[in-house]
Amino acid sequence: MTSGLFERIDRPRRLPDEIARSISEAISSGQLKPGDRLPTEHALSEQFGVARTVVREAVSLLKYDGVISPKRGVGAFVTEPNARSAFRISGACFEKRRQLVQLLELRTGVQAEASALAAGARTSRDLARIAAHLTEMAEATDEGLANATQRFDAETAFYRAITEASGNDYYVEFVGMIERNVTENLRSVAIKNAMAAEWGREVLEEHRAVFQALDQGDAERARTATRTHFERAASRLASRADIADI
Amino acid sequence: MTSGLFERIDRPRRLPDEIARSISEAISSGQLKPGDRLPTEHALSEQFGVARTVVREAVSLLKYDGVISPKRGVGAFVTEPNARSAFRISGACFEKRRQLVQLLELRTGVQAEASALAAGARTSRDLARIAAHLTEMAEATDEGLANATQRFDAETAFYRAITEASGNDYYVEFVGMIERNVTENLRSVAIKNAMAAEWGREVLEEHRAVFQALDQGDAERARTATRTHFERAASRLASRADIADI
DNA sequence: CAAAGTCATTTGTCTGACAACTGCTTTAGC
DNA sequence: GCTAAAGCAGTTGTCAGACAAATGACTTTG
Repeated sequence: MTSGLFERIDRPRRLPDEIARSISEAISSGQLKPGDRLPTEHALSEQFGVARTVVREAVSLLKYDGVISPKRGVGAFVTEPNARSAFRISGACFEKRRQLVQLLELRTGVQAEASALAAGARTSRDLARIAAHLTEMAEATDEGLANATQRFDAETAFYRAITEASGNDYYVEFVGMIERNVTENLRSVAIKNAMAAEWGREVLEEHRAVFQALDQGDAERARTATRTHFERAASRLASRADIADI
Repeated sequence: MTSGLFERIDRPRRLPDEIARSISEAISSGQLKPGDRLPTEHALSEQFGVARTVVREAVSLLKYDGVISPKRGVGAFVTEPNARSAFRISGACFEKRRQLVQLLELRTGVQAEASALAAGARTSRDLARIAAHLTEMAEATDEGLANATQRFDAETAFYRAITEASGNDYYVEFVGMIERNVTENLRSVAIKNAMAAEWGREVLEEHRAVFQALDQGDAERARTATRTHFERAASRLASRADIADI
C-alpha cells in the first residue's frame, strides 16, 4: 500500500508535458496574454525542436484545461483567465511553504463542510465504518510509535469515510484529490514520522469529537470539530522546525 | 462581457476528446478496473476506427489527469481511484438535477470558508472594493428587473472580491472555476432571468450581512452569513418549477 | 460595388516508420 | 543442469510527411 522508499522517476521526461509546461509558464508569467495567438504548431515544433505530434499533444493538454482554445484554420488563442475548466495541483505547489499552508487551508474548509453534510446524511452503516477507523486509530496510538503508518492510514480512511457519508460525489472527489496530494508530498519529505511523534491522546480526542457530532447528527458541531482538528494539525505542522523552510 | 445568445457549438467534435470520454466512462462504469491494462494503442485505434495519433492524444489527456499511467514497453494501466490529480467539471454535470445540487453544496462550503478567511485577512482596500460591488447590487435592485444582468454580474464580482481578499490563491482559483461553470450553465437554461425575479431586498440583506461581518473582521459570522445566503439561494433555485426537472 | 469564387494558412487527422524500453524466451558457457 | 548473456516480440514515445477541413483575405466577375 505505502509507496516504496525510492520512487521511480520517469527519466526520459515526456516531451509533450515539458512543452505544455513551457507554454503554460509563458502564459502565467504574462509573456502570452489572454487573447494572444500562439505561434503555429509548425513554428512551435521548430522552436522546440520536436515533431508536430508532440506539440499537438501539448496543445491538446492546454486545451483540455481550457487555457488555450485552438480554432481550425486560424490558430490557437489564450483564453481569459476565468475560463479555465480544471483545478489541478502540481508538484510545484509543495516547493514553497506558503503554498502548502494555503493548500491546507483549502483542505480544512472543504473537509469541515463535508463533515457537516455527513452529519445530516450519514446512515448507521456509514457510522459503523467511521467508528471502525476511529477504533483503529486508538489502537495504533496505544501501541506507540511503531504503528505510525497504520495510524496514519487509519486517520486518512477515517476522514475519507466521513466524506463519503456526505453523499456528495464532488466532495469525495475533491477531498480525495487534495488529501492524496498533500499526504504524498508530505510523505516524501519524511514528515510522516515527524507527525507521528506529535500524535498523542489529545489529538485522538479531536477525532472523537468529530465522531460524536456525526453520531448525534449535529452538523454545526461536526463542522467546528473538524475545523478545529485540521487547524491544530496545520499549526502543529507549521511549528516543526524540519519543515519550516520548505 | 456577457456571452452571446447563441453559443458556438464545435460541431466536428474533436476525436481525441471523444475517445478520452469513452475510455473514461469505461473506467468510471467499472468496465475497466484500477490495475487493469488498457488495450494497446494500436488495438484502440482499430476499435475506434481512428489513427493512432488520435488515440495517443486521448491517452495523453487521461494520463494528464492521472486516470491512467502508460509505461513504455509494457502498456497503459488504470490507476487507483484516489490517484487522480485534477478536479474538473464537465458539462455533463448539469444534465442531472442531483449533480447540480451537489455542485451548489460544494460551492457553498468553499465560499463560506473563503469568507471566513477574508474576514481575518482583508485589507481596507479589499473592503472598499467589496463595498463598491455591494452598492452596485443595491442600485441595480432599486432600478428593478431591467438591470438583471448588471445585478447578476455585480453579485458575482462581490463574491469574487471577497474570495480574493482571503489571500489564498487556491480558493480564488477553485471558487472562480466553480462559479464560472455554474453560472454559465445556468445561464444557458435561462435561469438567470428567473432568478432575477426572486431578487428582492431581503436577499440584498443577506449580502449586507456578509459585508458587515467582513467589515468587523468576524470570521465566524462571515462564514455563517455566507453559508446562509448560498443555502437560501440554492433552495430558491430548487423550488422553481422551470428547473425542477433538469 | 457587391457577391461569388479562389487561395494561402492553420488546425485536425491519417499513414508509416523508427527509437526506446520491457518482459520473456532462447542460447552460450560452465 | 544451471546461470548469465543475447535475442526477440510487443508496446509506448517520437518522428516525418501527407491530406482533409475550416478560416480569412484576396481576386474575380456580374
